[in-house]
Amino acid sequence: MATVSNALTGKGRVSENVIQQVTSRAGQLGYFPSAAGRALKTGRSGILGLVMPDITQPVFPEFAQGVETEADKCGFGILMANGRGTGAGQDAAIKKLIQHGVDGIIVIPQRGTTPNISAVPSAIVSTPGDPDNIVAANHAQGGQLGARALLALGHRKFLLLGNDAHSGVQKDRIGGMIDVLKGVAAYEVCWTSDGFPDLGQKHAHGVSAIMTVSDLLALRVVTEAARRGLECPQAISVMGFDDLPLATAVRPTLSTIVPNTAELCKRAVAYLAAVIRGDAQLPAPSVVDMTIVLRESTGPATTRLSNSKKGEIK
Amino acid sequence: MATVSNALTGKGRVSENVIQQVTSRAGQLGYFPSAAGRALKTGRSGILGLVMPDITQPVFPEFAQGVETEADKCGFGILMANGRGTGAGQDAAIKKLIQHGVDGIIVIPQRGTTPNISAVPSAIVSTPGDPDNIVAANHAQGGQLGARALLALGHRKFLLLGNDAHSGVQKDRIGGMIDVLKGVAAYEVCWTSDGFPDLGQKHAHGVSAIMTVSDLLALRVVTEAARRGLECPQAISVMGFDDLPLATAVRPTLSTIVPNTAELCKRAVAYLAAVIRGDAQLPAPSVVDMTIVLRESTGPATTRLSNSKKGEIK
DNA sequence: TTGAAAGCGCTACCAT
DNA sequence: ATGGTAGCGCTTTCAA
Repeated sequence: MATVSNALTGKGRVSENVIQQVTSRAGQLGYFPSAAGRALKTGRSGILGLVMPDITQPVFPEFAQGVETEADKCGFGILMANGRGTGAGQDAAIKKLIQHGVDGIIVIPQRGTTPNISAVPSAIVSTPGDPDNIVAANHAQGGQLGARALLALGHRKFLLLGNDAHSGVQKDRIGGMIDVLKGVAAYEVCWTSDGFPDLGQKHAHGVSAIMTVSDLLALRVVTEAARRGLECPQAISVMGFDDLPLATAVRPTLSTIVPNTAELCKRAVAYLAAVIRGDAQLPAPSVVDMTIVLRESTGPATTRLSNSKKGEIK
Repeated sequence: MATVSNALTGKGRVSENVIQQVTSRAGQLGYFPSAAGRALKTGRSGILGLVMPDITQPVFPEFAQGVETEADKCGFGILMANGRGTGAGQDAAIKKLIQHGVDGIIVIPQRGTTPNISAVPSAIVSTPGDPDNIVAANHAQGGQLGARALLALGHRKFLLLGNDAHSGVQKDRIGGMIDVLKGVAAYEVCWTSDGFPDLGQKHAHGVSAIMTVSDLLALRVVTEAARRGLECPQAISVMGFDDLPLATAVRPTLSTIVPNTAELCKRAVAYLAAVIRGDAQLPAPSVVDMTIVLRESTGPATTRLSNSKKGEIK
């Protein structure tokens, strides 16, 4: 009984010979240790909880996938819970996970909330500014990257477009763009919550590059622009964010700033695993840089001059 | 000890009075029953496994969300596993879930595979044609719905556009379209795996409506058309499939055929719960009908005549 | 190197 | 209506 346990887990002091016998016989019998029995004895379930506001929204599926992959490497399973886009839903999800017996929880917090998890180890994946943050994507650096690329293409008048001025992520991204642009190019910040900007007019005023906070928004810009006769990238360059699957599914394909989701997931899981193991030395909170991919939606600023169609000038 | 258990689970014969006392004291103490202990004793973990080919692909996130919501209503948690787009990965995922002690598994099988799960109850969410299928979306009926709507708008020449002629889902969808169109309108089927069709040419040949097998593809059509000066829906009507979040994020917003994912999930979970409970009478395999939503990407066929811009006629 | 036994927290049976 | 007790399958300590 005990010997079988030792042989199968590899923990104990068992002869190579016995290990062979046990493993092969277990294979024949289709035996594997009961998760419940083991969990009861060890006090660990081998399951991690994952709480996200809404897996239906872009970026979250990639994250879920990445976390699952990383967790699997460490022998953990992932129990999903839906924060339902509210602080209360998030708390309920966390509670549910704990009652299901998870060993730890990874949370991407609902905007503006600070999940308080004490019953179980946790890793918060938030923004660099969040004091609870364990790993975050470097949104500001991503914004900088995009601005520099467009600058290099010769653009000097920018429209920076967000959806919601209250989103920390969006503020960070646009903040990064501004860091680079300030003093070296003209820029204007717009939020679609205040209405979608008049692209024809902006273009007439000399805007040649539009940077957005998401691929979805970039796509919206490209299609709205097309309706007004502004070809992309000839008349106007458009930059997305996140590198969603749709970025390559549309024409023009979207230039975009891509977060290193895999690395983010790896660090979150590694941290949590360390806490669960009881490591004395835990990984320090960190930030993961982004990269950029230039596709068809951006081009040199000069091309614009050769474009005959113009937005109507007021 | 036993009384507390009975009071908390509501199973046993305990006085209302004691239930009150126990619950309130449990609340003060922050006590809740250990999942591991319960699982060991009852032989049930209260966890369902979910295997999908790739949560990163459209539709799967909605499905995951729906399954999680339904499972939660029945007190089940959802353990995710990634089939990695291959039959082998799928088998590995299933095995992993079983070893984690799940009570049952929901599988959306990788195309062309038939997962064989014997150790644990399972619900296969596939296509109506699959003999193992428990619940499926009615892709053919969805295709019919779309074709009828476009017919009603006066369209008489169709392009039916798929990505991959080997996909059962795509064949079903296009098959449904053809059911309706056959004999009453002209149509042509194209697959992007053979190259993307020349939209200008198709339009010049009189095609006024393009039906696709996915919103992503519809979006591609809309943007490609725009580049060739074909306004949507004035010059050409485009129909999507699946009602992804992006369908309303772009201009024109996409008319699309929407699967009733919530109902699909509900039935899958209900079936699995019934098997686990050991119900004598199990729900019969069934098929869930789709609905349609007409937005900006489709319009009356006649409008096309008033459009001055034309694709170049060969 | 191997094996016997205790006990993790719960529920279900049975006695009170 | 309440509570004592056995035992779910495992790991771990201790003895052989």
